[in-house]
Amino acid sequence: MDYSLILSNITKHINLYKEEEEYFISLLHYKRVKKRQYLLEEGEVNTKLTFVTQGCLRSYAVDKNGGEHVLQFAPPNWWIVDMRSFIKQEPARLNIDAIEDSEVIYIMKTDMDELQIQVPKFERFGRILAQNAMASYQHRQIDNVTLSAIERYTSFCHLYPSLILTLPQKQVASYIGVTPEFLSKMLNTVVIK
Amino acid sequence: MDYSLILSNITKHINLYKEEEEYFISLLHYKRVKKRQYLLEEGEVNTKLTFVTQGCLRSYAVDKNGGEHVLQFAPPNWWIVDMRSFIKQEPARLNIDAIEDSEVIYIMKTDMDELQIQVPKFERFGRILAQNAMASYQHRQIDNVTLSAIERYTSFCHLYPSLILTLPQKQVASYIGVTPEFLSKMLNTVVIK
DNA sequence: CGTTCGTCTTAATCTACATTAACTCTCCCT
DNA sequence: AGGGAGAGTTAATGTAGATTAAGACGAACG
Repeated sequence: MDYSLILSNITKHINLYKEEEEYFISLLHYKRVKKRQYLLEEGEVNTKLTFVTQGCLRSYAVDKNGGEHVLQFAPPNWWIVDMRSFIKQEPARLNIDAIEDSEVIYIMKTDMDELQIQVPKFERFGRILAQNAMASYQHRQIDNVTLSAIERYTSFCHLYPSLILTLPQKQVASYIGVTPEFLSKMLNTVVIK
Repeated sequence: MDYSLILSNITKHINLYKEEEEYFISLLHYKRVKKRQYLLEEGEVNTKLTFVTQGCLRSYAVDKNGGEHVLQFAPPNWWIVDMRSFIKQEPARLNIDAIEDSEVIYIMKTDMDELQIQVPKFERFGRILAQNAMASYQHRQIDNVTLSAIERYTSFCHLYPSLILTLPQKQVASYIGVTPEFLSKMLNTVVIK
């Protein structure tokens, strides 16, 4: 199993001694996820903090008409979680599944709690991770309320420059908050052909 | 100066020794803020993490037509910050001002950084604070994409039950993402008079 | 290797909410 | 006390984006 990606993700923020690193690795689980396979379904409790090493996951919410609304994409080196469900251990409102065949590493909440007690540096890591996530959501919210649909599209292109090439257009539409039909129309009328 | 509110906010999550508490208090600043007075303006760097003890603050973004969009209200016992600006020390996209005459306690980022090094328990506190904030933004986002305007209004009433009584309706409208005119219409047609 | 399923497109129609404008009311400010 | 600004209301008209429907294309699968 290759843990280099997750270790570099963490050691960008904190330095670990060899034994701390080994202890951390002993808590990790590795999993292959097929396209469309769920890692979390609405109503379940989100017990795992998940890190993507291959492929791409997404989290999304479903409205009462069954429409799906993507909150986040997670390409390699990104974390994904329904945070309220994770910290309060209550039913999730989000679904998490794989957009393509993927590989993830996850750690159980109970192990994470223990890890943070045993190795307080992981408190710092968790803080930085959560602060970055909060900053992202704050700015996403700003984009959503201040930008038009086409501006949100270009903002998306800057945020996920690699994904825009590989992601089905309907997933992008779902993220920026329009129908696939409308995104198609925008892209084919705004751009000079 | 009365630090009991901020101390109880913190000791709900971590326990402090007397000297740690004193060190923490030595880093705090107290400030009265008049209605409409800014604590942060777009383009400035957000150097302060602010805690409200009296009154009510709000953070909001401005669109290119000058429209204001409220991201968060902060009644007593709430924290408020432009997180990206705070952690990266880059220009803020948010404005923070007082909706009514208020009193706040704030701590400088540089002091917070030092505090977290000197007293690692504050890493834990910061983590919990950021995780809760992230969870709130995630759920706000879910509400925004899955609920209609009137449903967002009732969701707001549950989130800020005390504020709904004191806040000008136009501030509520700005938070839920509709014009004051439309909120007025909704409230006077949906409810049986 | 044909068929079925998912993706993308185009176009007509529809709707939730915005915009504009005008009027009222209250509550400060001097 | 008078007047001006901000808050709320009502109603006409406007529009960004949804919905519905239909066809074209590619790729996955038996």
